Order: sequence, then structure tokens, then C-alpha cells
Amino acid sequence: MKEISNAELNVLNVLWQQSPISASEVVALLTQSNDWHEKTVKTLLNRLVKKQAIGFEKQGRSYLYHPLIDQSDYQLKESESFIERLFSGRVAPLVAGFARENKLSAKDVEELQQLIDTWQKENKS
Amino acid sequence: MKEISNAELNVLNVLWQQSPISASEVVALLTQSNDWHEKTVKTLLNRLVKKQAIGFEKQGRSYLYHPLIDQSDYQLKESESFIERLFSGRVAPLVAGFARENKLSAKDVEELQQLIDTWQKENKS
DNA sequence: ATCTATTGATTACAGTTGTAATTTATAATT
DNA sequence: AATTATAAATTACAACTGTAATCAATAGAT
Repeated sequence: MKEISNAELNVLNVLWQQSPISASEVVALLTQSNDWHEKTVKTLLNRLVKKQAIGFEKQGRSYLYHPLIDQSDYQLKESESFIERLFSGRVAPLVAGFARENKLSAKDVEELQQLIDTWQKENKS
Repeated sequence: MKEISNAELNVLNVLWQQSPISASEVVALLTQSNDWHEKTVKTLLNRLVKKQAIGFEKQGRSYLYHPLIDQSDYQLKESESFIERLFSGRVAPLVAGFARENKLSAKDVEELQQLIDTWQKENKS
């Protein structure tokens, strides 16, 4: 599938949070948070449709949009390629950067500990 | 600073591993690994110079290039923006994806545990 | 001294992206 | 029915990207 640009991802993020959703609602959310013009949001919706990242159903005069790609799948694929490009494939150094800059929340740490515990249980040699 | 494109990052990664380094060496490495034409690599070197991401010194007929931006700084800034865009700023879900797909190495896990321990020591309320 | 090969500089060119404005179709209003 | 407002579709346009080819300068070879 075609790459999703940064601006487009903002739109997709909205649909992942709430869907189906009308163009006007997306516009309302994004003109606010991103200070975008209505036309800009419409363009991005169109491009996402062309890229087959989202779909829609006619709802009278307007459309109701919904994602066609799964958020987890997308997150995983992008994470892998990001980590590969910037960290030669290893994830710990990324987390180390966050730790160094105090960007880890207590919740993050708790979840990470949980992941590690599970991993170790499963990989008990 | 100007954004560094994907293709450019490949070049920068080479300089972060070895520097100073001549154009011909960079070309040798990247034509191999990335199947790029020599001219392509030269273009990318030029663009990185224009973006002030790398610099060079004349070495007779040719140049010796070196990075001007710090790899750790770059990694951190990009990681933060990536995590923000895809995971609303939380890093644990990214690691969870890696765990789920068995992309965590033993070394990763060990380092993560170390990070957590340190974090907890420092955040002992 | 002239020709040639090499290296850096400039130019090319189509596709993508950010950021809309314009056009067209249609639903609502007068 | 004619006019207006609204939503979607099409068009715009410059900057950035990927991917080179061509041009220009200069160091070596003859």
C-alpha cells in the first residue's frame, strides 16, 4: 500500500479514534487541533481514499468515513521500519533515550516490566 | 534544521559509523548495500551539505565528509516525534508490538530491565 | 602541452506532500 | 422553479524526494 504522509496520518488517527465519522466532524476536530483549513482536511481525506487507507459510505448529502487499515498493523510496520532505520533494529536504545530524557511515565515502566516478565517466562531456556 | 529524508538518512548513517570518510568510500558502501547509482549518492551528499547536516574538508582532489549533527540528538528528537504521532507519546505500546512479534532480543530485554531498575531507583517516592 | 579520467557542481524530471482555491453537483430555502 | 448553500471532486502550485545525467574543473598520463 502507498505510504501515508505525516499530514494524512493526523486524519487517520482521528478515524482510528472515532469511526464512522463524517467529513465535517473530522474537519471540526482537525481545524481546531492542527489549525488546518477545511479544504486541507478534505484534500487529505480524498488522498487517503485514493490510497485505500480509508473508505466511506454515502450518507445522504455527505459521506461517513472509516479506516480500511488496522491501526495495530500500521503501528507495528512503521515501528519496525523506524527502529531499523534509526537504531539498526534494536528497540532498547530508543527506550534508553526516553529514559535519559525523563520521558517515561510510571505507567510505561509498569507495562514494560510486565512485558519483560512475560517475555522471560516464555523464553525460559 | 531542515528535515532529513529517508534516502539521506542512509548516507548519514554511514557517516555516523565512519568519519571522516571520502565520497568514494561512501559510494562504495551504499552502491552495494542499497543498490544506488554513484550519482545518486553524490546528490545525497550534496543535499546533506546544503542542509548543514554534514560538512567536509578538501583533501586534494576530493572531499572528506563528517557529520555535523549528533546521532543521539537526532535519534531522540525523531523518536519523540514518531512516538507522539503513532502512539500519542507513550513508548510502552511500541515495545509491546515488538514483544508480540518476537522482535525483542535477549539483549534488548536485559537492557530494558536495567533501564527500569535505574528508573525505579531514581523515582523511589 | 594536450588529452583523459575523475570528482564535485549544476541541472533534470516525475512523483509526493503541504496547503489550499476553484468547480461541479445537489440539497435546502425562498 | 430559481437561488443559494454545502459537500465532494478537480485543479493548483511550490517545495521536497528519489533517482540520475550532464557540465565543469582539475589532476594524471602520454
